[in-house]
Amino acid sequence: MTSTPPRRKRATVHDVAREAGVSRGTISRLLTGEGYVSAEAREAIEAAIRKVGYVPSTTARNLVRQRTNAVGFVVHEPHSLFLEDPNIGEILLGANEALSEDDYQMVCLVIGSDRDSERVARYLRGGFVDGAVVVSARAHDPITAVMRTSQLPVAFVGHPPDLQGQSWVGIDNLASAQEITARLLATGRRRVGMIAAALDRDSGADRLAGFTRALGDRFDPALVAPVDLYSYSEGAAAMSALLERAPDLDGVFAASDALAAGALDALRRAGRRVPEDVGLVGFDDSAWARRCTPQLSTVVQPAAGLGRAAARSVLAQIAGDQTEPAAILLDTPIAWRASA
Amino acid sequence: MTSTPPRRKRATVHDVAREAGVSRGTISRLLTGEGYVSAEAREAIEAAIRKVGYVPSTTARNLVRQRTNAVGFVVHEPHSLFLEDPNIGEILLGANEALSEDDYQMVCLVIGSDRDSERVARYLRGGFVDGAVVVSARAHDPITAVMRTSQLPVAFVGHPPDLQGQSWVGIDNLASAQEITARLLATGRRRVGMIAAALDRDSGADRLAGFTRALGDRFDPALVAPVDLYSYSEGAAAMSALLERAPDLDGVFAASDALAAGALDALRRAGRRVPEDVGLVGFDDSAWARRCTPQLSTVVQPAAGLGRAAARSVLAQIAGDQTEPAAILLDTPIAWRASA
DNA sequence: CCGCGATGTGTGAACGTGCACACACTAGCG
DNA sequence: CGCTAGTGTGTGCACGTTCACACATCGCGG
Repeated sequence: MTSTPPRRKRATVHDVAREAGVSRGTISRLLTGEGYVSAEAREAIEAAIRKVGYVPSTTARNLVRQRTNAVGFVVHEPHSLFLEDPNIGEILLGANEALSEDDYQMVCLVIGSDRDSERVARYLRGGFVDGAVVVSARAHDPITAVMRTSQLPVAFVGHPPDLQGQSWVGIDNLASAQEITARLLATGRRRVGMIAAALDRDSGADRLAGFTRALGDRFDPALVAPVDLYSYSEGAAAMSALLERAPDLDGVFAASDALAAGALDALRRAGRRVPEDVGLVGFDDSAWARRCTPQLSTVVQPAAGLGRAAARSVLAQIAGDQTEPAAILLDTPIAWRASA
Repeated sequence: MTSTPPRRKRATVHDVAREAGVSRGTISRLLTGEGYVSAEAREAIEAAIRKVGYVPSTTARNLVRQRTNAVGFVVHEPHSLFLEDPNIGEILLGANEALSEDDYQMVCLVIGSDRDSERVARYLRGGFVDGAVVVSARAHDPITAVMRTSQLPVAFVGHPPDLQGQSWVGIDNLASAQEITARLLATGRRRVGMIAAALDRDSGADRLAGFTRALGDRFDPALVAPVDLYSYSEGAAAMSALLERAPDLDGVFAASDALAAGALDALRRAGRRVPEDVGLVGFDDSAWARRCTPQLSTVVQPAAGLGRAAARSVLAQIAGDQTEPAAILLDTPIAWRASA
């Protein structure tokens, strides 16, 4: 109905050229920092830019340069997990830091629904970004396929099972889960259970595998409580269920700190003391770990480091320095505190 | 040194035209859904698109259309607050939902440093987005000035003091702080303190003002502990300080749930029972509120609603439906639980 | 037979940049 | 004087779309 609003037209390089009495080329050379611009031309141009309020059009520049100096940060999360998982924020900040150093703009794209998924795919393939960091992709995620066919430089944080020839950054979930379980056993616990989550992702499945391997003969499948999300409430519910099945439980490995915090609450409600009656260990070393009373013993996940490493990999691919897909594993120290 | 990597050139509309034996115009009409395309032309074009793997260039489209169908979501937060504040995640998802409904892409821009600030300003002014939602801007934030001079449709969540003629969405911090303080007093508390935060923003200052007004004659400035951030650890520290100054304290209003959670921990450590010895109320109704034991009585901040309202305002400005700057206040019910 | 609206198609001109190239001037050197 | 290298400047074209316009065909009524 209504015609386009009569917004003021923006100043272009032509306006500046007319105002400063030079040609477009000279302005372009000044702005792109190529040199070969006389002092007087420089001053005239700078004055003209201020006068007409000129700002270069990112869009036009992107079109002719065939690159945007922007990298996408794709978050694909169901509502609740995005809010509960403190790692994502850390990963994001780490990636932003690395991109910022190379003067790249990070654009964070959130996928909440299938509709979002399509739109984001269109954007990514439409030359909107020079590359992308993808976090928490699931098995058979449409985005994974899009990234493969589009040939866009990409690095995944974590690796969905259907990754082919694409770079990823992660931690050794299996080894670190095995290690912390072993340390829990070394405190003398005899009946140790696990709250496992997100078994459709590598992180979840590998943590369970590490737990199983550490227990060896002593592994009892009845002591594993699988849940969907790494959330506080699921942790509390799983812990209650576990206590009902095995009242003699004296140790628990929770697949994330949020789960452990929920479990801690359920244990307290059930009258169990931590660590006296039950030893509890978590995973991530997120804010949860220090916030709990007692503070959690946990595997330190270098979240910011993961973001940085993923971003650097994408930048290297863009620059052409990294041509082969790489898998990067970061170290995971263990923070041994009071909960076990 | 190295020349540009020999990346495969992307297919353009010309390639499709040649392949399908039609002209560019017909393809454009099909893709933009204008109609006036015969059935046979449509089929030929669709087949050709699949064959050559054509994806429209967002950049070129944006240039000629003078719009991007994207809205920026600008987060300006120091490291720690961004991670601690659960509201931002909710606001983001609410905004994304509203934008998604109108087929707009949300691009989230994170400002972590001054360098980021400049780069983001360049992007916003460079025609990269059609509008922006800005959260948690501070007093004299450079972004506020950029938004003013650039004439870009914008809506702030919360209102920094130097807002001029720009739309914003928020809650009545003063009235709701006054209301919950009054309810706390109605439970019979006589010595009520407050943990105040972020007094350089409207939210922080207004919550303190509401508290003061509710107390009237009984207000004692010694019972106010001001801190910088809405964080758990600052809440714990402030609570300890407050108890030292006034051991006879029997009620506390914390300016956020995160602060309240920290305060709760400090109270427990000091041997005070909640709510028996001390009544505690918070603000936000974030995940913290239900997670604490006992659960917090608090002011419900409609975070997702704020995001949605801000996004809708920006969309209305883009469409030209909203020409005057508007201030939108959302309702804040009170959730009365167990902590007071 | 002309005019008219509806449907379908092709063509040229933008959009606002960057880049390659041509050109002008100066200084230095044989 | 001519040749070269260095510096500074202007011009045409390309980037990949969309949009306005011109044009063609058809059916139909006056």
